[in-house]
Amino acid sequence: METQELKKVGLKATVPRLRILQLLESHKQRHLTAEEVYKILLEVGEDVGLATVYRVLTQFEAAGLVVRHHFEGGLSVFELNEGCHHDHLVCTKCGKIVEFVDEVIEQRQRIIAQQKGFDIADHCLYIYGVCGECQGGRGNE
Amino acid sequence: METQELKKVGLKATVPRLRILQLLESHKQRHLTAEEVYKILLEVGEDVGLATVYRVLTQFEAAGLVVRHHFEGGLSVFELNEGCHHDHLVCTKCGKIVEFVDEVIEQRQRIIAQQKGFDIADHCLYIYGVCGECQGGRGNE
DNA sequence: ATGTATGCAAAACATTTGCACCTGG
DNA sequence: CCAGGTGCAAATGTTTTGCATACAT
Repeated sequence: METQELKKVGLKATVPRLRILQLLESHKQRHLTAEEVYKILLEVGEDVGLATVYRVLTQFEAAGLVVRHHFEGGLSVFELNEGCHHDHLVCTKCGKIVEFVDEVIEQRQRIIAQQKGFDIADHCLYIYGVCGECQGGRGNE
Repeated sequence: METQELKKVGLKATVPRLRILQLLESHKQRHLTAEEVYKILLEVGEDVGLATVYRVLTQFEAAGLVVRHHFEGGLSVFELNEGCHHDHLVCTKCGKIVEFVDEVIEQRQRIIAQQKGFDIADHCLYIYGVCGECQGGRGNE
């Protein structure tokens, strides 16, 4: 039950919070903008405000339930935090996002941060390019 | 002469463009927001509009003279493109930015993209943390 | 001269906030 | 019941655009 997940992080289990959490857990597209979350909820007949979507997503981020990414172009998307860190490949043609983890890169980052005297809090790696499907065919043009 | 650099990329050598290019080339802080560029130019007595700063920086980016980064928090900064790619360590306390290049990471990225069938266009790696100075002392709090 | 670039003000977005009303525990 | 949460509308901050004027070639 999502109610428990919310209480666990100290948030009241209100309707908007439950709906947003459920949406993030079930939607096939893992990366959504606040606007998308809002529209999807409206389509499903939920009476929610855009301001609430932002408030809730921000609270979820603070609570660690969700991770926010600022992709190129200034677009920010939210993604459920499943606990395991990963980086992203973003297709600049069709918008597809592929996740990956590479232990070699992770380790190199730790070494570099140490060399530079930094105490790593977080990091993100975005690789932008054209995915296989878009190379062969026409893409989304 | 910066005039040549501009013409080389197909841009007329106008006063605002020259001033902005010169500023990016000479300012000690390599990463600047549009707002910062604007304010610095005003302080130096240049009569420039914020809209022009945005227009020029966007043109520079399209021309490859400049690289734009979208840091966490939605902040975007511009940096002169010196031709050599590099990644960034960002201190979350004092805002200091340290550049680095790691050939191992670069190579792993190429391998991963290939495995996933992507044709890399670009990539960026941001490591957020606390720099040495901020760990010892108090930082900017 | 003449097409482009500029400055200004207004518009367009994305996100946040104030406030009166509603709701979960 | 009542602190906290919500919807709405208005405020904010950033980036873009329309337009008459100014400039580079």
